[in-house]
Amino acid sequence: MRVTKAQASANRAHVVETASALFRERGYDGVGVADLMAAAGFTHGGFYKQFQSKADLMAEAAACGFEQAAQRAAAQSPADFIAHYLSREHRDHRGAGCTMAALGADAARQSDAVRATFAEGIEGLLTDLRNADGDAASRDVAQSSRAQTLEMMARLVGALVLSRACPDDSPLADEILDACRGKASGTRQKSGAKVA
Amino acid sequence: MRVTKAQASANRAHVVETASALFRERGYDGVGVADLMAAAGFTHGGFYKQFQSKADLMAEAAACGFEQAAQRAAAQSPADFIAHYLSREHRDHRGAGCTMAALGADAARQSDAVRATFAEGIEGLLTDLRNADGDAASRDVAQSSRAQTLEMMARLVGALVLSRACPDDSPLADEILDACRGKASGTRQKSGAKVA
DNA sequence: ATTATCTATAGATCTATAGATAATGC
DNA sequence: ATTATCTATAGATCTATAGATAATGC
Repeated sequence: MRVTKAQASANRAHVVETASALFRERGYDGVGVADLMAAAGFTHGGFYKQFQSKADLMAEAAACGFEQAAQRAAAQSPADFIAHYLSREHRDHRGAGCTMAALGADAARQSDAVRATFAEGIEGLLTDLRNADGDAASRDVAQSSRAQTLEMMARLVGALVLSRACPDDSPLADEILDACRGKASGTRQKSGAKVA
Repeated sequence: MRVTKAQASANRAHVVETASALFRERGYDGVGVADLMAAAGFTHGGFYKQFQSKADLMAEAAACGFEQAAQRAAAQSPADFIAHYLSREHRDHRGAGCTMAALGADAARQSDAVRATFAEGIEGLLTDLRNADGDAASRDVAQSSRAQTLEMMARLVGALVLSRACPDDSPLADEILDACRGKASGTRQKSGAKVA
């Protein structure tokens, strides 16, 4: 059942993307190699011709998640990015959402290779958020200092982690998102701000 | 090898405390029942006479972690609480540290029972942080609105999650803590503030 | 001939249970 | 007699590997 080099490389990328989503959804330990390969449409034995180990894949899956986030951050105004970040939609769809909030705690327990990927990803997002074109509504963020942007990122990540840790119907879960949308820290929220 | 009722109950509490620390350190899936019981000084078979399941224990372990945090929050000024929270000492000792930052993402993937414990714990901490005696240095926090305190909690939790996700020697890891110590959101940082 | 993928399995580990043991507490 | 703890194990699952298969690419 051999396949062209190009196809094999596309298959590999597909496994990484699938892993990125599944890890975010269920956690690193919540996804077995067999599960993952089946979800990607392969049998699990093939995994080890593409990756050295599951731990190795984690670094690639995290990088993949950060890339997705960077693309979104670059394509949106910071205000829209924030509005989506703190939306119920984002909170309730971990697999498609922020890698930092979903996998940060898992990463903390893993190798330096994985953590280095995280540090690069955070650094990249930081740059994108500060470089964003910045329409009038988001000028505050675009012009913030590096420290202020880091603080904002921490606030967003913490809000998502805390909101997700509450029961589905908990009023507190929504309250946390709302509280962190407030203007107290460098972001002016003009309107409802469209979600993207 | 039977033991008095009082001793059995103390043993049970000891297992919960051990689990609370180990889960924070290695994650829920990173600790086996046998590991845990051995760390607490028992054999693993005894576990199931004390707890219905490992998942059940998780809720108790989380409650135990929140209790410890609430005690600290009530005993310190908010400024001291924050200073310790964002210290390298706290970042580098997950087992003794914040349950929200260490287990929030794990909790998000677990039962409503676990998440209800988290919601109660967050609510309790929120109250303690707002009720704190509040010396001059911390008056800002003590007098903040509920939303402002929630925002501060999110910022702290996010800072710890992000800082821990970076490599050990990463300058970014320290920078994140420093950035979130800044005064931008309701907290005035007068001095270095003692760690407690 | 090479190699991407598949089948099958080894070896380890994990949750949970069953039954034995021995000290409490009536 | 009850019960907290222990020993032993069942049954499931998980990572990783070995060897077979079949299509690519020389």
